[in-house]
Amino acid sequence: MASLTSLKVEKRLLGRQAAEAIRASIMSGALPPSERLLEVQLAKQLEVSRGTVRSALAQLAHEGLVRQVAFTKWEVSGTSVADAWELYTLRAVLEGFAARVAAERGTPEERRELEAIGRRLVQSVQAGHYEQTTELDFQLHQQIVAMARHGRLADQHRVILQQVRFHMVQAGFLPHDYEQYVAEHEALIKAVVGGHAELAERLARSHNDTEVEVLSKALT
Amino acid sequence: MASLTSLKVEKRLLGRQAAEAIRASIMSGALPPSERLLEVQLAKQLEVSRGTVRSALAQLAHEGLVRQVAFTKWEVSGTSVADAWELYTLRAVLEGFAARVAAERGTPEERRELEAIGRRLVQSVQAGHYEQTTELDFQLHQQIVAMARHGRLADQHRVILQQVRFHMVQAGFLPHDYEQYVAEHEALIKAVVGGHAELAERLARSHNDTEVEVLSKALT
DNA sequence: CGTTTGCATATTGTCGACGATTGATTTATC
DNA sequence: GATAAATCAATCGTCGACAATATGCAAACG
Repeated sequence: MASLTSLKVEKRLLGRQAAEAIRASIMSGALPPSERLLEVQLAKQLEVSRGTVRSALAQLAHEGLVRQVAFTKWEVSGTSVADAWELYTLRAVLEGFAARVAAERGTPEERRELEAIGRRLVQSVQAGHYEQTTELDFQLHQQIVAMARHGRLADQHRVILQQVRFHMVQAGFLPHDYEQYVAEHEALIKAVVGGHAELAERLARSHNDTEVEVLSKALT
Repeated sequence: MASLTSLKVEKRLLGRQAAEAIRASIMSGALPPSERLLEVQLAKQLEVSRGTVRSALAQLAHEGLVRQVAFTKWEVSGTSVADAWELYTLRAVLEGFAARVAAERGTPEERRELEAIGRRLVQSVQAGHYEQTTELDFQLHQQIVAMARHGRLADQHRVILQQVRFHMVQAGFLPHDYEQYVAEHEALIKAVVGGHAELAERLARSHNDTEVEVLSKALT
């Protein structure tokens, strides 16, 4: 009975559940950017009170998925080119630092798990499962962040990563050059597992930098 | 009638005002860590409704100044040694990146303003005005972040910096070796103003690293 | 015709009271 | 004395109402 107390505290808070529901709709693309969100309407649909909806919307605003115009409206956020630059540069910095600390502090188990994810990623690419590949890519980077055991870093990274996914949905994510992609990942994993902190940071940053180039080209 | 539209939208939202009031009490040390915060009591003191207090507390929880124990209580956050490590390492990373981008993108005016703050800082140190020196130090780093013109970076940095200040209040900030301090600042300013991006990042990071060493020693 | 003023309306902001839920404390029972 | 049940205080969530505000439209005015 060591590690099974987690789903209680969070699940019964209606505000969080409401936020999850709305977040899912936004991330799936069902609610497009600039879509207006009415408190009363959401309250009816979710069968909760307006106050609960407001707390949910406040959370989503903090996550950057929703924008509040005071006394006027709530709406789904859009992502401009400048936003994309912010997201990918900041992601690069955070993941670079995470890779450095992970290389320094990661446990043997965590390193093995990282390698396992890497192998699954390679298999997924070879099998041509693009959707699963994207998922494994995120999982890989999250594993590196988790290895750093840095709560605040993890929090900030989670928010940024969610916005990256949101942006991908909007922009219509295009799977691109997977060969270089996999090669970069493997080098990064090797550096983290091998405990080469500086190298790991450099690789993680440049890895993301190549992505930002691809995306800024795709958006101009 | 050009520039007088600013004080409207934010200031009159009671939730924000309430958050400001509570935040000020916490940052001043009037509300010490682990101090319990009762919704009804705060509502009476601030003369607002409980709902408004809750939105204020939720905001402060996002900022890390307050902890929510679901269905049980709100309390002022404490700062452990591990927290201090997180704060200072993350601050180093964010300000390092900010210094890099500031060196690349800062306008001439912004560079002059940065130098001006640097001069004021030196004067303040020489005059022995420790409190003012601390203030100018924060101002200097915020100017560098502002020069990066990176909204998300600025947001995250603001939160971290506030927690750093909070931690300083708790730990009883001790002004230490100011000579090396000033020398580091001057080198950093020079690098940013001179547009030496890589150097600026390195200096900003190592600058914070020396601080984390001092503080981790002071706390053990 | 263009501009300004005022009004109608929709939406968010705030309030206060109420019951439900939860965690901690105290009491009762064995 | 240990365990179970009752009690209590605080938060969580709901509801209904009203106030504050922004926006669009229409009337008044030049």
